[in-house]
Formats: sequence, structure tokens, C-alpha cells
Amino acid sequence: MPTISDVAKLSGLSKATVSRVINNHSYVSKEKKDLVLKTMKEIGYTPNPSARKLRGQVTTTIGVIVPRIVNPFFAYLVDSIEQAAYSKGYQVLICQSHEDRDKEIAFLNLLKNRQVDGIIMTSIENEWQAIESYIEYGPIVLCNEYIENSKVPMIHLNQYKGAYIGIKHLIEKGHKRIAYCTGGLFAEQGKDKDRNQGFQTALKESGIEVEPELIFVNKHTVEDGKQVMKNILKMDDRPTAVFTGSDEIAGGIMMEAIECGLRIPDDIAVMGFDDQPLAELLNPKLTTIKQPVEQMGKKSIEIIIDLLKNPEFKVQTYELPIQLVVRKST
Amino acid sequence: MPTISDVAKLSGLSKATVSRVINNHSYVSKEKKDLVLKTMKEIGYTPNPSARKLRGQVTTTIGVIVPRIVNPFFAYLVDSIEQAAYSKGYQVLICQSHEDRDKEIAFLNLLKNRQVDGIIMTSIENEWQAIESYIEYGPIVLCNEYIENSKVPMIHLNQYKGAYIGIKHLIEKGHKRIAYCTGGLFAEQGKDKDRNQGFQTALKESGIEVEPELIFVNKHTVEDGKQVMKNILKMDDRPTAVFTGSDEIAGGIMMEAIECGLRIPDDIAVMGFDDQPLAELLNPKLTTIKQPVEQMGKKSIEIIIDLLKNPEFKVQTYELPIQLVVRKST
DNA sequence: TTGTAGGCGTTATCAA
DNA sequence: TTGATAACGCCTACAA
Repeated sequence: MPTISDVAKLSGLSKATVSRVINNHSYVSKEKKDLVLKTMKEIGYTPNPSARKLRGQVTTTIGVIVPRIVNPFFAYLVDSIEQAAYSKGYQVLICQSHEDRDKEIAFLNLLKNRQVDGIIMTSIENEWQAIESYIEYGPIVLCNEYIENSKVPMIHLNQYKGAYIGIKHLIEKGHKRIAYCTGGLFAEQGKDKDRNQGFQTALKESGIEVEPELIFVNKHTVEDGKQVMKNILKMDDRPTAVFTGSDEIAGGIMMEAIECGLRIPDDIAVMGFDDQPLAELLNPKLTTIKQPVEQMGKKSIEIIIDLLKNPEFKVQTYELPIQLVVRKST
Repeated sequence: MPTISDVAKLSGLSKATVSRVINNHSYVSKEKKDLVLKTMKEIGYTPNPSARKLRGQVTTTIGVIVPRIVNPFFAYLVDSIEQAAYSKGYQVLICQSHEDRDKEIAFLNLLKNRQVDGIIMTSIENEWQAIESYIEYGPIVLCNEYIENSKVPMIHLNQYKGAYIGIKHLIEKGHKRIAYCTGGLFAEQGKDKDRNQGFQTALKESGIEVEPELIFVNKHTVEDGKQVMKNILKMDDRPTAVFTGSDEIAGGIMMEAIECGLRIPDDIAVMGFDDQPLAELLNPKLTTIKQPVEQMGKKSIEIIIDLLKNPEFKVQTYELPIQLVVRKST
């Protein structure tokens, strides 16, 4: 692999001059600049990123932490982030936390180590305080997460509203007994608390009581959805609709329901969350809450780059629109 | 960020000794070793990867090139590779080529630049010759691709057989007019040529002619599948079955067919490829060809690490089993 | 068993 | 406008 010294030697100039050309610094004569450029091309020179990072330059790399890439929601989010980054000359380092606290910390250390210029977090595993302590090493942007009183920019959706309009839709369709699946624990604090509140408010406004046996917590996967449906089938007094936390859970629920001869939405209505490509592939097509993944990715990159270029950049919160997509499952 | 010098100073030892401890070298007294370990923990020291890479050490990083991460097949493949790598102490750098030749070359340059120790390629965009020239910089392993007479290890599936058993299955079910979707161009060479041959052989064995109007080329997405079905619906003499190159195309075909009132498999049988989670979510559940993604990932990592540890490692080809999964769509 | 010193490739500072 | 040089953090000959 040719180095900057090779380029210097071959063009009869100093490393310093070559470096200036590489980094588009001023005070290089057009003549020498062209010579350097030509030589670089000739021997196929590429700057060594490790050396650059070590020297303490900008890395033009942004880390993106996601729980798992096999979750299509995050795959699309990462993809949109990467494309936005690429168009601005940045690389993206994809980091899967696999919901592991230690891995998350290890990725945050990339900031300390100057492996990345900034980090976009799409999920949070550790205490916020621990995470926030890393902002002294570089910008952190929250994408699709929301933390009260944090000092970092957040690009997020109004999850409260998402659940609210979803449940409202079910109520309008005449449902009164609505099962509810959350990824968290239906607690006041923690994951999905905003959605939980949207759910409760919507019910309350229609004078419907929350029935604890219709709340399913810690559900994430297709398999979870199947289990939920199995439980519902055992009930004497079944709910007439199910609101879920993701299209995948909804898919599992539908699969199991159809397997057992139930008709959707006549026997039971099912509602997803995310609006993944899957939603349109299900039969009947899934009514769901659309999250504007592409916009979130683009905005996150925009913000983090602004922050990089101007550390005084005003930290604020961006809320993107979330909307109901009515299809055939409700 | 603390450096090795900080650890050395604080523990009253030299950088060399600290380095030896970090890298588990011999000839360090237990006493000093413990002292160093303690000091490292105290000040939260982590070695700087850039410095290590620059110094020309192993990076314990393996690059994985995929076309796009939003394709679930590749998402699962990457995930299995990452998990296998992690369990052996390696990191994985996920590289999306987005089917761009230049990006692929840029990623190959990671090898030159010593950013990664080796590269696993799950797709190929450039001429093989150009790619192969990079093996002088480090091992390249092909995963899910096959190149005649290459000098690199390959972990792949018998795609010929995949298509063959799929088509055979349809024929056994009594189908004689079978539409065929490929990601490539139905050429003698190039992408999907093995599948194409399996398709043709299976037909020939049953005395069925290939009907050019039933061949759909360059199909990849759900949207493509919908288009294919639209074309089929316009035909006077419709095929009774469709063999596709991925579960997603199959999903698009089913969606459109159902939309237009066709029953699956009675009016038209549909067959996928991959056995993604989606296959079980479709209604009816999709008959498909299962690709052992997890095994492929694991094997690829195994091979590339063997190669890293022993450059004399004998290069060979590994074929993993591919199998038919019969569900309800055929 | 431990320490010293040099160099990996780059960029910034200073001097010319 | 250009060049020499030091420094980023680490590892490894070589010396002690």
C-alpha cells in the first residue's frame, strides 16, 4: 500500500505539501497540486484512516447503535441514515447492541477513542446518566428515543399520539374490549410509557376500563405474537381487537388466528405499528401506525453534522409526524 | 482518554510492560501484571484501535460486504456472521455495497489499508479478476457466491439443486406451465445461472418445454412480484404455478393475486426462495427453498479465522445443504 | 523479567 | 508557497 511518503518522493515534493493537497488546504500552487493529484492517481494512493484517526483528525465516521439489524424497522432506519451520511461525505459504522448494556458502552467508547466523530443512538440500554457522560467526547443524537431533560438533540415521534390514534381507530370501529401488546412492562416509566399513556387516555375518553388481563408485556417477535394469540384463544370472553407494538407481533397474531380458523377482522381485528413492508404483504393487509423512518434518518444525520461543525449548535427536539394507515385488518 | 503511557506512569512501570500485559505476553511477573490490570481498570483504559491498526497489528476486525442490509436474507446472514465473530473475539464491519462497483472497491481497500484483517463477500459487483487481486493484502472468503476456479474459499449452496427440487415439487403437484422469476437475466453466465440450469433440467426431465414468455428476469422486490403477477393476469393462457427467486417476490405475487380474487394454490401456486420469517407469515404460508443462513455465517467466520491464523490453510469449497420446505402455497 | 527506542502514516506547527 | 519535524498511541526488537 502506497503512503503519503511515496507520493511525496515520486512527485519530488514534501509530505507536507502532499498532505495539504489531500486536505484541500490553501497555499499550494496549482502546478504542484496537479502534480500531486496525478501521482496519487498513478500509484493508487488512499490515505490510511487509522493514521488519520490517530493523528486526531475528524474521522468522517458516524456510529449508529441499533438493537438488532434483523429487525426491519432498524434495518430501514440504518439504511436511511447511511444514505444521508454518504451524501454528505460521511461513513457509517453500524453497531448492534443486541440489547446488551456492555456492548452499548463499548460502542460509546468509540467516541472516546476517536473512532467516530459522533454517535446516533436508536435505542438505549444503560442508565441515561451513564450515557450522557460521553457527550464530552463528541455529539450524541437520539433517534427514535426520547429522554426527559436530556442535553442531546432528539429526533423522535410522538409515540403517545401513535398509540392514541390507533386505539381511537379501533374504538370508532366499535371495539370495546381491546387487547394491548407492549414491548416494555406497562409501567409509568421506561420503555413504551408514552404509548401506554396514549392507550389509556384513548380508553378513558370513551369510558372504557383498562382490563389487566388484556395487557401483554415484553412482546417483540412473531413468536411472541403467536403466543399472545394462543392466550387470547383460551379466554372465555375474548377481546375483539388487538393493538400491538410492531407489525411483526401483529403478523404472529394473525398467523395464529388464521390457523385457528378465526377471520380477520370479523372475529378479531389486528393492528400493527411501524408500517414495514410486511404490513402490506399480510393477508388481510395490516392496519398500522406509520413511522417516517426515512425522514428520521435524514434528520438525524443533518443534526449531528450541524453539531459537529458548530458545537454551539442549539440542542433541541424534533418531532416528526406519525400517522394511521388503515388497511384491511381492522 | 487515558493512554498506555498513563497506565505506565501510574503503575510506575514502562509502556512495554503494560503492553505485554494487554497482549497477554509471557515474561511478566504475576505481581506486576496484577498491578497493571488494576491500574487499567481504575482509570478506565481502553487501547486505541487506530494506534493498533497503524502499528500493523491484527485488527481483529472482519469486513462483511452485503448488497443491502434491508434485504432480510442479508440482515440475517450478517447477524449470524457477527455473532460467530463475536464469540471468537472479532468485530465485524458491515459494508453495504448498494450494488455499486465503486463502493465495493472502496471496501476492498479496507484490506489494503489494514482496517480489517479479512473480508467476507456475500455478493460480487466487479469483475472477479479485479477482486481477486486483493487477496495479496489479506484473506477474502466468498459466502453465498460461487466463482469457478477462484483461489479463495467459498461457502455456498447448491443453487442448481435448489431450483431443481423446487421445480420438481411443482411438477409433482401436476403443474406443467410454470412461470419462473430470476434475479439475473436467464443467461448462460452470470447471476443465477445455476438456478436457471436447475430449472431447465427439471423441466426437460419431465418433457416440458421452456416457454420464453413465462420467464421473468431481473426481479428482486415485492414490487417486482406485483408487476409479474399483473403481467400474468393479462395472459390468455395463464401459468398454474410461479417459481420465484426470493420470498419477497413471492409475497408480491401473492398479494397481487389475492387482490384480484385468485385463490392460492388452487388458481395459482407460488413458491419462494430463502425461507425468511416472512414465509410463515404469508397467508397461505409459503412453500420455499430454505437457505441455511446461520450455518453459512458460522462457517464463513470459521474459515476466515483459520486462514488468518494459518495462511497456508488449504483453500477449498464448502457446500451446505439446501432444502425444500413445503407449506400451503403450492 | 523489565526498560529503551524507533516507527507505523498522518497532519499541524514552525521556520524558511 | 514549501519543507522539516514532532506528535498521535501502540507494539516489538534489542538491550540490560
